Amino acid sequence: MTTEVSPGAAPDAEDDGTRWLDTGEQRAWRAWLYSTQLLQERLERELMRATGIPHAYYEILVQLSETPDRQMRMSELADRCLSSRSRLSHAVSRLEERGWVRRQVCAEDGRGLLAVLTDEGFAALEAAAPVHVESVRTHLFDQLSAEQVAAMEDIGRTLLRHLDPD
Amino acid sequence: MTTEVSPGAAPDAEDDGTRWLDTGEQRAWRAWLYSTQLLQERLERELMRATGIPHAYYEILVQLSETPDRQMRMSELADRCLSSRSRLSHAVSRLEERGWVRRQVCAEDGRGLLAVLTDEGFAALEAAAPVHVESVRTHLFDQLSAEQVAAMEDIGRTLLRHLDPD
DNA sequence: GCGGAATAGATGAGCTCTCAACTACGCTTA
DNA sequence: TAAGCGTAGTTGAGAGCTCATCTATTCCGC
Repeated sequence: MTTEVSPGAAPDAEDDGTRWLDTGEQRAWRAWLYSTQLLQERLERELMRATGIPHAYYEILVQLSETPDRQMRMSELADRCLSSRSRLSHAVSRLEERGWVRRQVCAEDGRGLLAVLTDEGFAALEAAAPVHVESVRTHLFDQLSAEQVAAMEDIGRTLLRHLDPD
Repeated sequence: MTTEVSPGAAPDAEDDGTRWLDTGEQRAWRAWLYSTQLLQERLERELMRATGIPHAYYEILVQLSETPDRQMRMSELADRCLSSRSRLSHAVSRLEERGWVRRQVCAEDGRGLLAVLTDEGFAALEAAAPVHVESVRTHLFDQLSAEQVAAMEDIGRTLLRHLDPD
């Protein structure tokens, strides 16, 4: 009867200025919240168990691999990974320990560093990619119709324009 | 040119049995991945900064508040929060320290415990709810058309049937 | 050139989550 | 009623993330 977001017996009636969610909105919100949460956890766990690579680290390797010379400035890498500078810095330290990435001083900017994907790192990515793609296909694309996939992209793009206007 | 999931120059051509994503699927996947990631982080940060409550803890309070007597078995609470037993156990310990939840032995089952929402916990939820609802509305519902909301619910339900068949 | 603001990145503490044990109780069967 | 198994929940170690802080370098205006 009550809702995720409005505790109490009939709080929607209280005119406190809050734009509460109506029943339909709540259904939609919960479906979205739970499905994204479960999907992300599922993908994370499958990738982790099969390869020992957390998805956030996988994303770093992917971004570096897509660059012509497999290297990128730390701050640009952070942006592309939707990561904070701090998070990326910690993550690259771990990846360095694995021998998959190394830091290289940047010629143009004395403050800057380049994250460079090593051959070992590329090999690790090559080994992990099929596992992850299969997970995405199994749990996402195999479940949705073409129309649903199109709608998903449309919704995602719409939200991105608001959340990350570049 | 290359993709998130298939490293290298033209790996899709390699017939290694992997059902790689085509360009359109990749666009859709990235839009979904990035938008969900950004939205979740945004909601988490806004709730955390305004109230000091992580979203996972908020969800626990919500589930307890929606129950008639504001209490629930630990394991059922874990299921409803899409949480592992371990995660819930740790979280409830923290919530106990805040005085928002207490554990009570279960009469019917000597192994079981009830998590009980205290008045302080309910008050904390009441204070937090408007903040969180406003975030959800601002960053989600205000951005989407009615058709997009309907599609979002449809996609979410479809994925849930697969990921969490209950 | 020089001083102050902005930028690049690192660092450490604190927190949450995961994973793998581990304890304790209930249920079933012989 | 005792053995064995499944279930409920906890615990601790290890890992990643956030936030605030810190250092080093560059940029900009005078």
